Amino acid sequence: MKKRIVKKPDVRRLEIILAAQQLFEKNGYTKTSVESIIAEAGIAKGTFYYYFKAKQDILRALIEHMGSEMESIFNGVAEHPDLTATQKLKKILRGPEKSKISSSPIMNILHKPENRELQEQLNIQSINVLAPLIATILAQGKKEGIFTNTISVECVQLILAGSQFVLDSGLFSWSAQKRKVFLKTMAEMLERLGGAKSGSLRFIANL
Amino acid sequence: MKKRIVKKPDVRRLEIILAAQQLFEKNGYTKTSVESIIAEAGIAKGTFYYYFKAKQDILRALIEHMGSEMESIFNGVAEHPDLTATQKLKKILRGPEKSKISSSPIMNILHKPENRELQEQLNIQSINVLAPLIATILAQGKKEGIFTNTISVECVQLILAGSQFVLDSGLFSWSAQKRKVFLKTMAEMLERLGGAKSGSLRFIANL
Amino acid sequence: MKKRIVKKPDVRRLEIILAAQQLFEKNGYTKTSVESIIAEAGIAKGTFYYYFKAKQDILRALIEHMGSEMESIFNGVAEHPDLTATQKLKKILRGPEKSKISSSPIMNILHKPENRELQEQLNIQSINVLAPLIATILAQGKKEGIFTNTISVECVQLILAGSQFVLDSGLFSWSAQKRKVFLKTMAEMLERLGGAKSGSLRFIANL
Amino acid sequence: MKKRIVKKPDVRRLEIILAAQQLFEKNGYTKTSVESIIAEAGIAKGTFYYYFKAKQDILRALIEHMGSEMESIFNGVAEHPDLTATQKLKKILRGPEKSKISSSPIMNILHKPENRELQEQLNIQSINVLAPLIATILAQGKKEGIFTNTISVECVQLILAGSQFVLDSGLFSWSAQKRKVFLKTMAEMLERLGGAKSGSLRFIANL
DNA sequence: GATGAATGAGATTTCATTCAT
DNA sequence: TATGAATGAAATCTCATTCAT
Repeated sequence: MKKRIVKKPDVRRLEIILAAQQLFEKNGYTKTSVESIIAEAGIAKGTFYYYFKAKQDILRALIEHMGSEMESIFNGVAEHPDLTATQKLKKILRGPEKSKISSSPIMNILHKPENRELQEQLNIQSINVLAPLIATILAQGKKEGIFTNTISVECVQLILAGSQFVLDSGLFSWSAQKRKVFLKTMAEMLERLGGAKSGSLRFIANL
Repeated sequence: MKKRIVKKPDVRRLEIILAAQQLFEKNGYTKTSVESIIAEAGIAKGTFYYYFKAKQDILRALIEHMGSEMESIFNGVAEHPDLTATQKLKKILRGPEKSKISSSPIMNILHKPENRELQEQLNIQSINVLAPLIATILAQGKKEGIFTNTISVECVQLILAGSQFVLDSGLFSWSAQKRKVFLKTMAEMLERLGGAKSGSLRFIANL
Repeated sequence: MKKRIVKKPDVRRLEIILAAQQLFEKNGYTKTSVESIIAEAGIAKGTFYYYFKAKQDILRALIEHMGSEMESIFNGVAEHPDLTATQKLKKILRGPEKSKISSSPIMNILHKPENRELQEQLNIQSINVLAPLIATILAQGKKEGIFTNTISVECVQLILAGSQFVLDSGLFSWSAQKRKVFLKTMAEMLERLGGAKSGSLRFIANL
Repeated sequence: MKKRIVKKPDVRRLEIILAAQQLFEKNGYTKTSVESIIAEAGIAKGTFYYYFKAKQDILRALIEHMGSEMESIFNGVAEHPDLTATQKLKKILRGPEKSKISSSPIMNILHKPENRELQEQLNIQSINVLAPLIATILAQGKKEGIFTNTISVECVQLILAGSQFVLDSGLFSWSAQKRKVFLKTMAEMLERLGGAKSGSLRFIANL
């Protein structure tokens, strides 16, 4: 019999979540078995079900975990008092440098095609978190004279959703080039919609 | 023992595909068992695997089938010589009245959350089919004086993708109201981007 | 729902192996379904696959099990300090009286033609185990003055292999008579090769 | 529909058998599907079952076919009036130069481990065919003064069986060296049993 | 003689979940 | 809290064989 290792519930729970995250990112939710999660986490099966009622539960937990991480990180940027709207946009769209979220640009979180389940949920989360923030930043930009029009939250949501679908799905098989074209298109849309000077958002294409 | 019913391969094949379509739409791909497909199609298990090498195969076949149907229907509309751009847009966005594609509005094909596999593939197909068509129609609209700007295919793709993600996923739980707000937003975006008169595309919100 | 009976892994594992052995001996490996094994063992399907990764696995396990049993039994005989070479030969060729290996004469283990998979593996095992032992015993026999020549291990292997093929395969359909003729032939071969007195090994034919 | 190609029954039958032979030799009987046989033979499924009642049937037919080929070839050698016993032995054990039986030495026919079904049957056939022939040749050898003792058919069978098991099974994983040791052992056995001069049959080891 | 669509009994395997310890 | 043996429903797939044409 294996040694029985007792840990504080919160610690253990998080360990399991993190183990699951790794596997989900690598193989996708469906293709990750509870078996492999417990192996990765170094626990017994019963322990898994002691912490999570069902496999789905850990997906939800993971998403919540990632979501709240994202939120706190992005909030930090959006509410920063010294940054201009453009700077904030850059930071947010590029992805925070030292994010624990795989430290990868926001645009690139979880592109794996086998990850639809997790991905979609996260996309939704991120859209829900980001859209209002970005809308606020755009409003700040209007104050700063970059934009002349207000861009609604819905509009931002739609654009974020579109770009995520387009870029994430991995189902269109984009070349790096095509990808850049898309980002440029997105930038131009924002310029036109916001009434900004042409080219003022071009930096987006280079993220 | 069951009686042996021999049919022409094409007929049988389509029958099976159609049976699968029904079940996929009702329960989703994953939750539809081969067992249930053969029951619905009234064939033996072996027959299924005589026509399709694996379960995945029928998904691919179905998608191709739907894709080519979509294409022919939409092409018919887009190339119609007597319709104005606005009329064409209405027709296409509303979904063709008697489409065999479940005769449901294009916006509403397969909203079930359990249908991700099929849905996403179809979304991609439809975006790939629709975006160029719509771009062409918008160009026609420019000639007709409705728009002053050209809207690129990429831009259309992005908007379609966005709206599909937002509307389809069923993961945002939209109220009918929220939905309308979104469609209105989308219409306004197109107006602004295309340089159309405000309100000229409002009909989109009423589809 | 069945009651859950928990046992020590070793016990359970052996139970399953033994159940499989019975069925393999009765119907052959190929014709024995996992279904029937679990029925015989009184376990759930999942339990089988908890212990054995695949059906093949249990064959391997069974062969190993039988092999090591054979080995320990034969070793006991061959190393016995008080027995003459002839006595040892008798014991080994007759098969140990109370062997757990189906308590059947070594020559007769698994003659079923449908058992080729298991049989061949076992034949190989038994040849590899027996040949050196027998060669040693024959050497002892030489010391005891029964033989004048040394008989090499390879030679023993060849004779064992031949007799097993001839007797086991069940593919020659031997009468009991023919069988005896063969055993006598084998005895004579050993006598001549070992330079023993004619008739000194005749007992082999009566096993 | 495919063109309907009509052939003389015997021709067609043989074609199918030959197609099967190829596949059996490559993949073994069990792993060869009727499907693949008809593909190889270029016929329809019905046609197969028109000629052979069941899959087993074609195995039997193939074995008979090969058996009778073997027989006629070996008979030709054994009954040759001008050859000495030694020459005949060489020829037979080496395998006939241009045999259609894969033109391979008799010792090497069908060593594939996946071929047990076919192999064993053929081994039996070949033993049954060869043993009497070889016994006759050995008797001729006695007349020619090479041997002083008679070697019985059973004895030859046993040795053939042993060497086939040992060499064929491929389950002992023999090095070329080990193999030669075995052939040498076999030669020595024959010498001793037949009372021949030591070394007179050494050529066997070099086949 | 020949075709190939159709059959269906079985076989193996997976894995989320439970529960006695 | 923790363990891991046990469960069993469900799923996919194979393939020898049949039979209407």
